[in-house]
Amino acid sequence: MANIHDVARAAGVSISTVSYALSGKRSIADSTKRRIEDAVRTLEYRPNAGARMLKGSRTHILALSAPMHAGTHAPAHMTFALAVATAARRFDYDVLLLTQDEATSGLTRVVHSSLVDGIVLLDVSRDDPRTALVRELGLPATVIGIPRDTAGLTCVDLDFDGAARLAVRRLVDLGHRKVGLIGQAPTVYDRGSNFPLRFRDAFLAEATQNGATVAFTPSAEDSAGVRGAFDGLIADLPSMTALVMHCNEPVQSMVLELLNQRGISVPGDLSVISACSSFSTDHLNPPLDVIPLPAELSCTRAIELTMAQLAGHVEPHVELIEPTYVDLGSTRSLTRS
Amino acid sequence: MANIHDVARAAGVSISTVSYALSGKRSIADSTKRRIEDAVRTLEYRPNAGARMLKGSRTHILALSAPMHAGTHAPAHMTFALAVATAARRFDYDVLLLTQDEATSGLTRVVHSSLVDGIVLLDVSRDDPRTALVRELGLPATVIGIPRDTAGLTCVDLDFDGAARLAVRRLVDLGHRKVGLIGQAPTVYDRGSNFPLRFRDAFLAEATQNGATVAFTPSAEDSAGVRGAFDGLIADLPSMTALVMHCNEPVQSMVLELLNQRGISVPGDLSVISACSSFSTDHLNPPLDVIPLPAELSCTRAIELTMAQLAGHVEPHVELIEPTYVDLGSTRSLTRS
DNA sequence: CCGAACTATCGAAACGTTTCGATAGCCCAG
DNA sequence: CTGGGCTATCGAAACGTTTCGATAGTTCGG
Repeated sequence: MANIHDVARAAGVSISTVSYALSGKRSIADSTKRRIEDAVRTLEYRPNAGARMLKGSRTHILALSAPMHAGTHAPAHMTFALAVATAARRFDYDVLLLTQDEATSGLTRVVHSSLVDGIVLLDVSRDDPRTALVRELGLPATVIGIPRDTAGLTCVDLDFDGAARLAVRRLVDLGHRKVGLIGQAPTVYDRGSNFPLRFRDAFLAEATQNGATVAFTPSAEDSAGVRGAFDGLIADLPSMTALVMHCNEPVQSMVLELLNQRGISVPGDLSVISACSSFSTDHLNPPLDVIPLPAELSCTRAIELTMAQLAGHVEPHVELIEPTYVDLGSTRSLTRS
Repeated sequence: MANIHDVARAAGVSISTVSYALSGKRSIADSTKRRIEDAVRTLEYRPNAGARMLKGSRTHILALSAPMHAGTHAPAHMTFALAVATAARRFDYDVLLLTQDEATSGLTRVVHSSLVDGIVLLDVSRDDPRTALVRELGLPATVIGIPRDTAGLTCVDLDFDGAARLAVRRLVDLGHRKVGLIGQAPTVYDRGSNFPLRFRDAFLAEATQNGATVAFTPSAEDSAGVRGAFDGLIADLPSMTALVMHCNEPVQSMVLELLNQRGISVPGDLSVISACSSFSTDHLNPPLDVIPLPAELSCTRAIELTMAQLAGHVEPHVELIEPTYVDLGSTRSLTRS
């Protein structure tokens, strides 16, 4: 493997000239620069990562802390991890994967050994021990999700409160006053995972404020659980005319299957909205109106914010991504038929 | 952050002594070693990763090449990535995540910049461009999956052929002669993904050899696709008494749901086996006999093999993991009632 | 009781960068 | 024609390890 000396020799210059030509930190004559670039290409030179880490104070690696809990939805998780890695590459950064217990303890390790320049936290719960750790470590870091105490943290997430309000308002505007809400698995709420709670609470508040009645139920991810959840809603709110689903894909398709079996037509008998879904709803039957969970956007922004922290000084703050409503025809108006 | 000089000063020894005490490469007096270990603990010393990479020829990082194709099942993929990361940690290795296009091009990049000591390839297809790359790069590498040409490669995977034979023999032993096989999504076979093809072909061959008739169908991952697939099997083989599913979890639960709807009891009317499934089948209704896809085992072994390559010299070879049969009561004998 | 063999430790070189300070050559104002 | 201020380049130090070779000190067989 060629090193900077080889390049310097090939181009007939000193190594510092090569370094400056490549980094652009000092002006180098065009002709010289060209010769150097040629040599780099011919020799397939790549700066040695270790040396770069050691001398420059940048490692060009970010830690991605991605624990998996019981309720973690693997596809969504995967989507986020992928989006983070892709976004990081746009800034010439690689991603070190820290999972399970390493998601917490590994952070200290990689930071103390100066292996990473920054941290991205995935799937934070309300009181996540990693937030304290991140504050303590003092490295550029961005949290995807909103923990209870955001002091000193930079956080990005979809505005789940806004998404909940958007869903409620849409339905209220269409004349619905009895609305069901199917949420995540019960364990998810118990664990204090933050976004399901944020969504649910904002949903209930907004509904109350708009004179709508809501029946809420979590739902396990099997057909019995789904049936139970749905029956529960019907029992609570027999005159329900609209349903919002803030849950994983399997549950949503099982619910649609159930509706189909029972001859409940969408949106004829029931208006349905898929809220904060990380998957595309247009292959569902029927396709559902959706307020998408923009994984790419969140992750891209998270990386941008981490880079900004690395570069200048960005004060810690919370950034909420504005929710959007995609109408695919699964809701209908009750006022004018 | 404390460095080795600080530790040396605190312990009253030279830095080389510290280094030897920690690496164990030369004998150090017990009393000295203790003092050094104390200093390490007090100062929270961690060797600087960059320096270690630069001087030692080990980076303690592995590249995990994990592309996502259209047909990739995210939960399974996640399980493997996780298992790799966990296994790597047991050898004091971290994992650099290379996804999408970077899964290929990133390999060259990280190897040329000496950022990684070895490579693990996930989800290789029959003619995966990454295999050529790995051969060319000449770094320790392990492939999870079996490409068409394994020359010069170290590969690990479940013995899918053996798994197929195991499933067939189990059913044949129980007296079944008409067997349905539901496979992955059609696109998976078109792409040349290796294990679905291996399983299917071995299954058909073994059945023929045992005088059993097989109807095979791929299946898309939605309820219409599942229904269509199942109806296709019935049409091909009306007297089918057993069904093997080599497909993802959602399809398997949809099939069970369908059987339930149609009043087909398991195993009363139909014996069912879940083949090479990365998930637990005991929460399915009913729980299914399964030949598990041992993600942890494969990944652990892959890491062991990579480490072996790093250490001494392991000749490239293919290692197949023996399949096991877990009986959860979803098959029954036709011969003695 | 001499030196061989071993043990515990140290000093210094090397790994491949980045970056600071120096300098050689040039242009142009005074 | 002197020298101040550029531009383009170079040399050398520094980053924090690992590891080779050297050296005191100790043990022990003959």
